[in-house]
Amino acid sequence: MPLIIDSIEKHVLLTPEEKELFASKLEIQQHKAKTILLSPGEICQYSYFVNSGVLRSFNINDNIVEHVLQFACKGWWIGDMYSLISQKPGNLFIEVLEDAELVLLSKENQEQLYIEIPKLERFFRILIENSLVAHQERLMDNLSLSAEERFDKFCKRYPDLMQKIPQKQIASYIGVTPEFFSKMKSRMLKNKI
Amino acid sequence: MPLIIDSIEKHVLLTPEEKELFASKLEIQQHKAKTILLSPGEICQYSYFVNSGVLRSFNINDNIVEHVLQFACKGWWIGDMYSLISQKPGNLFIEVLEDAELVLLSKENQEQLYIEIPKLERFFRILIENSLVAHQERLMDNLSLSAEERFDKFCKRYPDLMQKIPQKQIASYIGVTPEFFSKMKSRMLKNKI
DNA sequence: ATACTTTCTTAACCTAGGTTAAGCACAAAA
DNA sequence: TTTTGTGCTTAACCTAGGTTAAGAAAGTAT
Repeated sequence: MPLIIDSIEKHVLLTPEEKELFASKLEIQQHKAKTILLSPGEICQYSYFVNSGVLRSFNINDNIVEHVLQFACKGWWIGDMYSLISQKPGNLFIEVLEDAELVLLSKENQEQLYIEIPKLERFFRILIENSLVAHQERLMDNLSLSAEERFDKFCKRYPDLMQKIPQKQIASYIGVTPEFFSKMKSRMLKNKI
Repeated sequence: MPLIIDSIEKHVLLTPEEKELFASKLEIQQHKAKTILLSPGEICQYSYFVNSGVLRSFNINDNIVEHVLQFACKGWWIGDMYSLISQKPGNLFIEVLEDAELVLLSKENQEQLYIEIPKLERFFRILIENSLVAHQERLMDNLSLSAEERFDKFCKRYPDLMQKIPQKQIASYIGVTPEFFSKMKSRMLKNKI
């Protein structure tokens, strides 16, 4: 599994033995689109690394409306962080949007690797730092930008996702209804011509 | 400085020598309310731990409106995470809201401590994990809850802050204007009587 | 005490985005 | 091939929250 190793070695270098030890703790799974890997109420046991395909995490509020927390494509990690670290029932769904090959790292193996290969604790610290910064930026964007501006940023940040996923998912990610998204999109097109 | 040590030892235990080494890397500062510790365009050099007082981080968008990213009271850390890890110019103000005593840990000292006391890298990993979870929850709340519901959650999560800071700051944190916040508050009062 | 600044409130009016509902265009089953 | 979904669009109407403006209240500095 070269992709996951490469992605780690962008931040910390591993010896061949460490790579082997690390690899021995991983599990690979193939999943079809529409598979639900995790549902609210369940305890998240794994960090999921995406070898191929696309996943999303989302929740559903009282009004039966979905809100996307995160998309994950090739090379990204996904999970229910709250449930994973607290080992309490989570609030998120994790769903496969496009047929996917995943690398699973269980909570226990991850904790053990922190001890056996401290460099991996550093790697995950850096990974989480970056994730935090991205979430902070998105939070501020939701407070201060219009739906149109958020959509523009989304297009720039995830240009490939536009093709891969239904646009109602993007609407949900930027925080508007599919109906409004459609209206907005056609308005933006008109204004650009 | 027992508070910062105690807060670390909730997650990892330090030997007396480690505590001393750690303490030797810290700097203590007193600051008056209204002091701006960091402005957009500057590179954030420190993680700030609050011994007493209250701080906030916020940005200002084109329309000259402020948005609060975070409050920090006694026992909390604050900084411009983006700028701190990238060492590029940041986007945030960090301001003292109530006279404060701060413990400063410089970026370089923090990096060095990760090497000298790996347990501290673990501590900060855990700290950042918790912060990420909190930001994820706030993001989802902003997508799915009404202003009134967000205010309720804020009151429960930060009951002490209500007394300490001007309510326009709370309005900014939950993502509404001070005028609307005032209207909403009196409406909520009426409905509860 | 007085003046000056900042915060809070209220009210009239406005708008970005939500809701409901209907029709259309696909794709997947059957 | 019909049916049954699932997603997209459009349009009429609605509402949470924003804007502008002005006065009251409460700090803060002189």
